[in-house]
Amino acid sequence: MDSSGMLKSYIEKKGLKKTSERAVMLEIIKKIPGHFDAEGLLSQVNRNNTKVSRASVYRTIKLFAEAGIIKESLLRGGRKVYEYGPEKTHHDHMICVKCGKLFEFSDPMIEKHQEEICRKHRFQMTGHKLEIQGICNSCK
Amino acid sequence: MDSSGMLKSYIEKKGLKKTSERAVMLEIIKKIPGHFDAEGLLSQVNRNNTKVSRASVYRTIKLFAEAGIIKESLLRGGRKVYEYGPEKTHHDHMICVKCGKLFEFSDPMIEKHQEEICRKHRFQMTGHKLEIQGICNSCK
DNA sequence: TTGATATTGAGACACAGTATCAATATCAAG
DNA sequence: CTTGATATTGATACTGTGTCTCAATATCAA
Repeated sequence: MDSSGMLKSYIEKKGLKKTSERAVMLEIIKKIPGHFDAEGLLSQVNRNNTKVSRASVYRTIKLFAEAGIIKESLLRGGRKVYEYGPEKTHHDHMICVKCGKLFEFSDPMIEKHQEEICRKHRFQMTGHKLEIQGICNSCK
Repeated sequence: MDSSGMLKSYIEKKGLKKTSERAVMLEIIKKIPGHFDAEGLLSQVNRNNTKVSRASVYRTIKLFAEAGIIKESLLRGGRKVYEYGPEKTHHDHMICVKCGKLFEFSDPMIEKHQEEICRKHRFQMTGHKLEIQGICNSCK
C-alpha cells in the first residue's frame, strides 16, 4: 500500500477526518529525499502558498508516525529526526561528529545478534536504534 | 585510578579549581547505583543540608563526563541520562516500553560487526549507542 | 596578603515540543 | 442541502531541559 492509502485507512480506522493540512504535508514529505525534522518541515510547508500552523505540523508528524507513513529515525542534538518511507527497510546510522553528515547502513548479522540477545533475556523486541558516532572519511 | 583521583588530575591538567560543590556532587553520584539525570541529581543534592545551584549541577555533570567520571549513557524522552562508573565497561540498553525499566547487556559479537562496518566505510568510530525497545518478561 | 582568575548562584534566555481553547472544517444522518 | 456532532485548526501560552550572562565570591599561587 502506498502512503496515501495508509493515511486513508488509518484515518478511517481511528474515525478521524481528512483535511487539506494533512494532504499538503504528505505531499511535501513524499518529496523529501532524506531526513527531516519538524521545524524544517514547518518552514518548507509555509514557504509556498500553503500554510500550516506549527502546532498542526507537530501533531501531523506524530499522526504520520503512528500511521507508519514516516519513521522516527534518530535524535540529533535533542531534536527528533524523521524520514519518509513505509517501504524502506530498517537501517542504522553513522554520524560524523565533525561535519554532521549522516550515513546509513544495515547489517543483517548485527540484527541477528540482537534477536539472539532478546531471546536470551526473554525480551520481546519492538524496535531498536543503533547509532555510531565517529569521523567520516572526508573529515579525517 | 578512582574517581576522586580522576577528578583531581583532570582539574590539575586543565588549571581548574577544587570546590566544595564538585566534591559534594561526586560523593552523591558515587552512591547512586544505576542511572540518573540532571534534574534528579539536582533535587538529591539539595534534599539534605547541601546546596548547589541548577546551573552548577549542569556544569558539573558536563565536567565529570569530560573527566571520564560519569558516562552519558542514553537519551530518555529528550533527557540525558548518565551513570557513574569510570571502571565500567561499555554496554548497551534494552528499554521496556511498558514499565520503562532499563536492562543492560553487552555483546562482543555486535561490537565486532560494528568495527567491521566502520572499516568498510572508512569511518573512524569514536562511540556508539545501541538501544533496543520492547516488552520485558514481566510485562508480557 | 594580595591579585589573577575560576566558580558560583540567580535569573534570563533558547529551543523543541505540548496543552488550551475558541473558531472552523468535515462528514454522516435526516 | 441542512444540520448537528465532533475532529481539527491556529494562535498563543506554557513546559521541560538545558545554556548564557554577569556580578559576587572562592580558590590558589606568588
